[in-house]
Amino acid sequence: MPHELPKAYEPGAIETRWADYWINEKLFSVPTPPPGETRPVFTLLLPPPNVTGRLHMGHMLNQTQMDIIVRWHRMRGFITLWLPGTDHAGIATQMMVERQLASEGIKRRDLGREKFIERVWEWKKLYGGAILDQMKRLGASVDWSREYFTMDENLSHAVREVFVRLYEEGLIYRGNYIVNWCPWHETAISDLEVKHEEVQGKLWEIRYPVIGSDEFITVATTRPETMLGDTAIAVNAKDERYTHLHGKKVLLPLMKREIPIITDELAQREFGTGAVKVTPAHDPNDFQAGLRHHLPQIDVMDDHAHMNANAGPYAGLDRFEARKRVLHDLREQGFLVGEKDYTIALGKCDRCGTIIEPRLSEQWFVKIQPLADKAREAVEMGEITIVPENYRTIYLNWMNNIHDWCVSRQLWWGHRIPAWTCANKECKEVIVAREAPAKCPKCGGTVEQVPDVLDTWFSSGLLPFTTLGWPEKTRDLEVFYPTTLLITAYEILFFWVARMIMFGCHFMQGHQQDSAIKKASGCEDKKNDSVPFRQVYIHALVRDAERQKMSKTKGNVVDPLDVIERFGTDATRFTLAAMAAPGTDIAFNESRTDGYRAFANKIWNAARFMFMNVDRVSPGMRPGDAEGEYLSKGIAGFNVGALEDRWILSRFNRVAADVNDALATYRFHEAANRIYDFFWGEFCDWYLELIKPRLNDENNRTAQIACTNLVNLFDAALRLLHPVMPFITEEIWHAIYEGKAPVRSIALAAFPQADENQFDLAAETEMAILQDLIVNVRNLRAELKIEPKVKIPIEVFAHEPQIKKLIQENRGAVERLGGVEAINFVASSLAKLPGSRSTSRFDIHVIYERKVDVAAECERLKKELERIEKGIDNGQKQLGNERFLAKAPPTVVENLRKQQEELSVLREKAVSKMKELGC
RNA sequence: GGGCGGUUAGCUCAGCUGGUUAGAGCGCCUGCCUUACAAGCAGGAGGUCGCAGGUUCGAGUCCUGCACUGCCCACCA
Repeated sequence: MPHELPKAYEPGAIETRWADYWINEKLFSVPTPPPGETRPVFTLLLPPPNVTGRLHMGHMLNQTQMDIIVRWHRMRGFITLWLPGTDHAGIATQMMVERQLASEGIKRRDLGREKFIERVWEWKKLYGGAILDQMKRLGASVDWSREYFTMDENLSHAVREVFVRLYEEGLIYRGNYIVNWCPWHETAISDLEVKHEEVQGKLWEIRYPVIGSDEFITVATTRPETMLGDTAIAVNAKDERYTHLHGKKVLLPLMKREIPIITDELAQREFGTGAVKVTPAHDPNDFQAGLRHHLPQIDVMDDHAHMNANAGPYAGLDRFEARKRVLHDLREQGFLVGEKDYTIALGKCDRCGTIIEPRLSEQWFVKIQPLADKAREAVEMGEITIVPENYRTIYLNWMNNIHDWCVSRQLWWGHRIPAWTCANKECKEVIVAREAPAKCPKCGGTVEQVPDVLDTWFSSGLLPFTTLGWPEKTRDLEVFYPTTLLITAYEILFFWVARMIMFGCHFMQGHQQDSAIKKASGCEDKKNDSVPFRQVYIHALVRDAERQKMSKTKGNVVDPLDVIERFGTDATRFTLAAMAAPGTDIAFNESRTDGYRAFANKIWNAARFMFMNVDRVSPGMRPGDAEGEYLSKGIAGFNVGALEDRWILSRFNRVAADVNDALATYRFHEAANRIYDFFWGEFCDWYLELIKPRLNDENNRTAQIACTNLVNLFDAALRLLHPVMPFITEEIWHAIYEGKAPVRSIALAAFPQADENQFDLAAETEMAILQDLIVNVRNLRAELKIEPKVKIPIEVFAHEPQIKKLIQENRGAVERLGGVEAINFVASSLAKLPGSRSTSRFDIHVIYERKVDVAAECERLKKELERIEKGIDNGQKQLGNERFLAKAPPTVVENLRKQQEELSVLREKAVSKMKELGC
């Protein structure tokens, strides 16, 4: 059947067809390998997107990189498991559904908790799959049969198990502490969810009258409304300015409450007046001081950060309104004595931007130090490597300065904390258990479950083992844990990566991976199998073309699906790969994608060219060697004869080596560029052009051999390209095999490996000379404005007999690619002649009646001479330097000598020609 | 307050462990519809690698300082 392909590549239909095919064929589903398995294993967990999410460029970059690495491993024979799933995303999802309800005029609290959660599940059922559907368009080769959701029953069960175990080990505690409170979300959030922003604020100075004296003590504050909850004034014990006031009391203005003056290191004499107001319920430092001095804790706000009854006359006011009133009243009553501009780091809620209120609240915390110690050690000992390496330091610093983690959230959607309290007010027993207790074990009273849910990151931090069946001791865990790699954005290094490491090292302690698999996978040297992954690759952020962070509010979000629509998935993937140099953010630029769309088209047309020839010369031909060996790791069935064959084979092996090498170290851009340059610049520009005469040779045998080479080389090139451009390669690959492919997909074919025996330096050198010759001829033609159709005779002076031989043997190529009709070899230099060019190996002269533009030629020669002389000067200087000769590696010296010889030949020729032309 | 990154062609970016004349895409200029590809082909112009020192036989690459710029972390009033 003849191959008929449209003239231009249309990615749309082709890409969706193969994306569906891969899913329907369950091509990437991985059954659990039974004991005795000896193949290497590669496991990767997809960072679960939020169920509420829409695919953005960050996802696409992340997934492109993962897919490249995954496909590469699969093609190299690894049992390759890529686990997909979504995150229930507590706050985001709850808000989404609340907004939906609001449009119906319903409030969450009116509905009640149970009904509300039902609504969320309904929502999830309807819309929760959207992001995964979008993922399918990217071609992500995940195992859909293992898809998870963080609120699946088995995962929820594991979450409860983890919570209870941590509680039993004393690593979870409940207590009243200062937490970051978001008044908009009405929940506590963790330190990480608070973004600090420097803003110009004020520092107000307030004086408090000392009781039994006419003195005042002045304190400074940035949040004057919190004074309503002051329960002390602190001064430093060493501060002699206040010694006489130790033990006295002040009258809290506005509230008319007597509060003590205490001595505490909280107050530093250098800052401000050296005296500080103490508000234990609204400031973490004050809270600690309050504990030290057994001060009352007076919370003056409610969940919305409105002032509560404790704020006396200010009750009911919003906190900022209260601030105004408090200031006004203080001023009026003569207590406000100063107001200065002051830069403050204002904490805002990461999600809604509301100013965080540090607030006393009863919450659940994870005692983090014991977990952090193991997590730090795993990285320090190299059991987990982090790439790029600078993130290692960042990670370690964070681990070393970590605080306990507030894990409770006052939300409805999420994993409910498995804790119950006794309703009996006398008892109030707290029970943490795997299953709901029937009654209070202490007093027999009824119990009710704690309303809070867990921080979403609590459950996602467990995924590396819970998705593999933990807490059961499963075969999956034995095989796939530790996972091999994690690829993620630096934004969630602490949120997620760090927590997975902490949980993994803790709960998987003592775990051992199947030793045969571990060995086969090259992890023998690793001692610690409790880690969630052996390596972390942190990738950059995708920004817009102006380097701005993409955000909905700025309206500069580039929708990947839109880009895909216009340029194709392959081109978009290629763009992201080609721009993803480790460590730097990507400024996404459509013009690049447009360029790579052209590349896809180039591949397409090269394929059309191949098929045209196959159909004509050797219908039905497929890749493979004489023995019918199809899935070679290199190129099968390649007949090495002509120079171009030796050359392309050598080049191909070098590309294969470089690409494998680049992928092994996550240098995606290098891999992508290397393939691009090879395919376009060498394979298409030169090889295809060079073999055209052979393909058209009247001797059918000659044509067949050329065709065989072409098909086999193309097949190998497609395999090399496949991880980056899965769709177009799949399409062409199947077309090559015409329904008789040895495996169901190119994704299951072998990735090309370099064979060093096929490196052919001689062929590369010879080819370079020929290319040089042809380019010089073209160059002269362009300068002499010779019409492209006109064939011209040239004269060649080869400096050495073997150069002459090389050119003679390949004269056909020179004639065709240079538009030459005859080559005359002469025995002496042609350098002086107008219309000539010289290199260190040959002179060429174009025979054409048209006059050379002498002025332009002189200009060109002048520039060339300058360059040559600069090179000679530099070289002389170095070669004249004994220390260079002594210290530089011999090859460097040798190369320099050779170069100097060539340069002096070139100089001589340039000079003589300039003289001749009268420059 | 601490830490990290960036500064290379008009634009967007490569340049890994220091070693010939610093590369690519887009844009620009010239000429071509040469039956795989005009989303193409051939040729070309364009850079004192942010600034100043230093190390070295040799620096875009390593070190120091400075300038500009971006980011992360941080419970001090």
